[in-house]
Amino acid sequence: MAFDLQLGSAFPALRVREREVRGEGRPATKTRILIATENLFVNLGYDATSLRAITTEAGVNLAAVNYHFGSKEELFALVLTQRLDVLNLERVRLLDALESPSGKGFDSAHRVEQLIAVMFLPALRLARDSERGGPSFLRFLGRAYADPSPFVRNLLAERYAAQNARFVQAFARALPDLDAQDLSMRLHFMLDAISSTLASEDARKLMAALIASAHTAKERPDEDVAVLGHLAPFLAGSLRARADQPPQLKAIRAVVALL
Amino acid sequence: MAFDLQLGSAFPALRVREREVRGEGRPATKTRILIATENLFVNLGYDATSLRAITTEAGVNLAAVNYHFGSKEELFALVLTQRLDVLNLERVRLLDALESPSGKGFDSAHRVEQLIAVMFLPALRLARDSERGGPSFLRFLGRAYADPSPFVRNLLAERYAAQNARFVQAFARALPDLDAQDLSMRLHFMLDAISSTLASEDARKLMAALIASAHTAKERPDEDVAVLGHLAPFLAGSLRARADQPPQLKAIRAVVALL
DNA sequence: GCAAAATCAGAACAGTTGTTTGAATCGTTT
DNA sequence: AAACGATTCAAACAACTGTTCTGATTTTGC
Repeated sequence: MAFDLQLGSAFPALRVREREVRGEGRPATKTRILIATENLFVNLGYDATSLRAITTEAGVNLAAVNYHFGSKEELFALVLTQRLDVLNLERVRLLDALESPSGKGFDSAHRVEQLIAVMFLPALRLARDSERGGPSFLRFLGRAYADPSPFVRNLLAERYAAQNARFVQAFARALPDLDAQDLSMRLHFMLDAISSTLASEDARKLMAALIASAHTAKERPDEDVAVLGHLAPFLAGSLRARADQPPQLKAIRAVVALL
Repeated sequence: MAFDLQLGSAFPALRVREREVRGEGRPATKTRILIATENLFVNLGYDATSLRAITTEAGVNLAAVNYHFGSKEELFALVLTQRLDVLNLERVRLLDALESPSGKGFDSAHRVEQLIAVMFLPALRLARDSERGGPSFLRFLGRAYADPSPFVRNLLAERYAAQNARFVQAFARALPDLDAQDLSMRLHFMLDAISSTLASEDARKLMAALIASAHTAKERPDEDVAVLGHLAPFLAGSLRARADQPPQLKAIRAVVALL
């Protein structure tokens, strides 16, 4: 698999091994390192994934990482953007389609659910596309957005700032009654929750169980619709909830009085 | 400040320095280490907080941690349980009060909001109690529950398993229509979201801004009620949302069709 | 004030991390 | 077949981690 390079390039430095192009022998070290890095990152995160663990898993020499990628940070930057660029591309493409003037599929009453679907449908699709994502793609996604390392956080924040802003704007239009601060906090909540849930093993098992129960209830429904049918109302409910409603405030004051 | 020990204990090994008890001189090394550990943990988490950083910040010798606490893990176990034990004690006490047969403050229509208030009111109170918590208590809480280190995760999971189970049961009674799996997932969501939000600096600024705006809107309201008035409906909305509603499914299918 | 216990301090330990070196090897081209 | 650049390899590097060992110092109880 060629990554940042085209085959037969005129630049010697960017040429892949002929043997690998012809599909002979084992994959070149560069590829094996990238695969090993992704596998280990999914389970351990950035900090806890050492170069020695990577090179051992890949069956290559320790110095290979620095030789091929320059540094640990450059290696991870490639692995992360590799995956997340295609995800974000799909996301904005789908958002464009939803916002297109042709108005196909527009549903103003459930706009929030649709925006949530736009955010997560591409990820669900990639998880079943073994070429561009694969079964562990959702865990990868969760790890990436939940990783505590400043390097990973800065990379994601800077590289995808524009796309994130577009979604914040879209949600703001769909929820005109919510002031900007409150919306920002709730979206923050939502993304944090999704990320750590995707990253955690037992939470994903729960989601899988939910999908399975949806399958038995209806006859062969679309799997993505089943997942989003659970996820979207849940998240939309939190985004749409009205704050400072008198009866709720009264119930809360009753608890405060207990203390 | 005496931690795991009473003054004048009969056990020589558990005796604090007389000078500190009389308030003379600077705090004993043990105390300074505990304070430094808490400060650094709040900003960096368990893994990234080295013993050298702790002892430098505390102005004590490197070997002091192992001498006084045995190991890094034992030190952090003390720091964590120190704070979280009192929090969880307050929590179950408040839950007992809400569930008491006397029925004071009972509100079946807003039971979910009340349970959320029970979960977070003690934390808000401790954040304003400089003795047992302090201004950075919420950040501490967020860090603790969001920390990726297996040591911290296991410690919290094992030590507070019983209390957590009680809250899950209480939520299950308040939401009888939600099956156990779905409830478990949603609570997982909720806690993950709260934790990472409390831990993140900018998200807490948002919350502070919300409190401030609530102050201007009403006349000197109780600060805790203001926070919970925003938080509880938001979280309750996500817990109560109904999945698989036909009109929402239709809106989602429209998005799937766009792809 | 004395002896014993508790505390502190410096240095070093064994382990890990990411990175670099220089020589050996491989693959391709001429 | 020879030459050349690209790649692999073992080894070592410097910086860091938690921990432990010495001896000196201070504090405490009698």
